[in-house]
Amino acid sequence: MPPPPPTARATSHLPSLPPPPASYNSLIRTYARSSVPSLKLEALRLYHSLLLDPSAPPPNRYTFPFVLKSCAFFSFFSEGSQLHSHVVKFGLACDTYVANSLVHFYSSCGKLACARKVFDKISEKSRVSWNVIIDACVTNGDYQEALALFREMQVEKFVPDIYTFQSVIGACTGIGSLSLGMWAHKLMLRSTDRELLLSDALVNNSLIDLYSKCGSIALARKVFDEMPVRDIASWNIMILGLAMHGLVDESIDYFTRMTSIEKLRPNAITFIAVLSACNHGGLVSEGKKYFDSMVNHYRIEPRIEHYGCIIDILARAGFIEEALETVSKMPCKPDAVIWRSLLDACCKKNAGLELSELLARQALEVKDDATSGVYVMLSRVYASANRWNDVALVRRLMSEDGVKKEPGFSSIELDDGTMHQFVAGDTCHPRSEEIYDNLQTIEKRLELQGYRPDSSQAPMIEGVAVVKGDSLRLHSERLAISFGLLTGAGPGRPIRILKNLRVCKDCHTMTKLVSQVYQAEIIVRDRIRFHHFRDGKCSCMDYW
DNA sequence: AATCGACTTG
Repeated sequence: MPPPPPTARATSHLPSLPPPPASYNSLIRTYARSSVPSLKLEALRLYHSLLLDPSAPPPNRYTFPFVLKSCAFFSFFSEGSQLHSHVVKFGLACDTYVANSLVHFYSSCGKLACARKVFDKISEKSRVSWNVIIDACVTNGDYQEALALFREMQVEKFVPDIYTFQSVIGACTGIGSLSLGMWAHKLMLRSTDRELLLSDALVNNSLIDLYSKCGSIALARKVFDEMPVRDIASWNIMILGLAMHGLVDESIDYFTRMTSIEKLRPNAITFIAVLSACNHGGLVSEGKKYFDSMVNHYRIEPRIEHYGCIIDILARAGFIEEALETVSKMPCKPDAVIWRSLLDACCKKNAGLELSELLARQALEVKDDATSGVYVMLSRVYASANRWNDVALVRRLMSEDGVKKEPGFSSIELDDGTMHQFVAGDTCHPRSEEIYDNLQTIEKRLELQGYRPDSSQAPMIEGVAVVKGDSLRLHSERLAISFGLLTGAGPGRPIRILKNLRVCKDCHTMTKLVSQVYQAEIIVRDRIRFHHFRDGKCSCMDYW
């Protein structure tokens, strides 16, 4: 008879046979370090048996880091908070290792404020203490704070290591600032640990991600070409980056190079990257081909994300029927993302009120944090059907349901490295008056070229409802473009704009014209991809 | 005796 698998053995005999008192810690450590989730869970069970076992020694400073690691992995907030009180009860709150673990635990649970509170109380901070709090800020989206803490860390004379730089680069990526990212890169080049830092795959991977997300795919490529050792993630990030920039053929070339020449085995993420390339390029049959090869050739079980990709490819290309068929055939329950992408496609295709309403209802049933997008899309459906009463109704529903509107913003980075952020209808900028005057001039010049604003696609501006007939000149990226032109953009000096939402159809048309009339290169990063505007054309080929 | 790890579709 074959021996039982290790997991089964571990769970079946452990509760009945308590370990010898002295080996609790080392067992907990082994389980917590394992990559197998069920064993990580076992670490927590063992901790409980330790508490109940009268012959066992009380938990000490070697116990908590590992139990907390398990809690962090599962984001078990209440269990971990209980552990925190045990830490205090056993008098270990001052231990740096234990405190660092608590900071990391709170950050994995999304409790940045708790993490910060613990961090601030650490009397003997170590490099790891700084690393975990900086990472906590980055994973929770507080990029500016991460950089502020990094500066403090340097003032305190701690030497940054690969973890520090990985987080710092991640913060620059989140802000979307190319010049900040280059500053971080330069810091590494000047560091005494230069060789060590620049040979690390993790650091290089975060640099590739940084450069491709900050608009410089050329620099991303350079890092990729020069790094000594590439792992699958390096390829994945590169494939995604190229796809995001609309360099679809090259993106697929990298996949081919990775699998055929380097003989690397693609993983589930690689296929998300390749499918995303197909999606940006509108390559429907290729997308199906890769999905099929993933399942049948590589034997990778498709996850809901993969279904999401293929459904989006189909729907965006106008094959809404086939997309719906895929939804009905997939083995897992569709999530809000899938319903939203179908609804989005219906909006663009004017696929009919009934279907759109049905999809919106489905999308709203699955609660997640992006419901405001559904309301915005639904109001667009009603607007294009000229059902303005229903547009108003949606707006009322939104406020009644207390839906948090995601405020749209556009930020622009100037050559001097300063970032200027605008929201719709913003008048806060010191040069606001000039910006609005210039915008009027721009619109007049464009109208001479035959441009007519088209508000049909946007009954709401970046989460704010507008009255029909209102000018769309308030869209935040228009303010950014106007400001960019004022600061002397021109040939060789592109305007770099970052948006948190997607570009609307009318703004897209307008930006193309601006790039032609003003001979300006405009690079816009929206929620999911880059648009490079030049000579009246966009790199997305109007497919986005 | 130890604490920090990522690339994801819309």
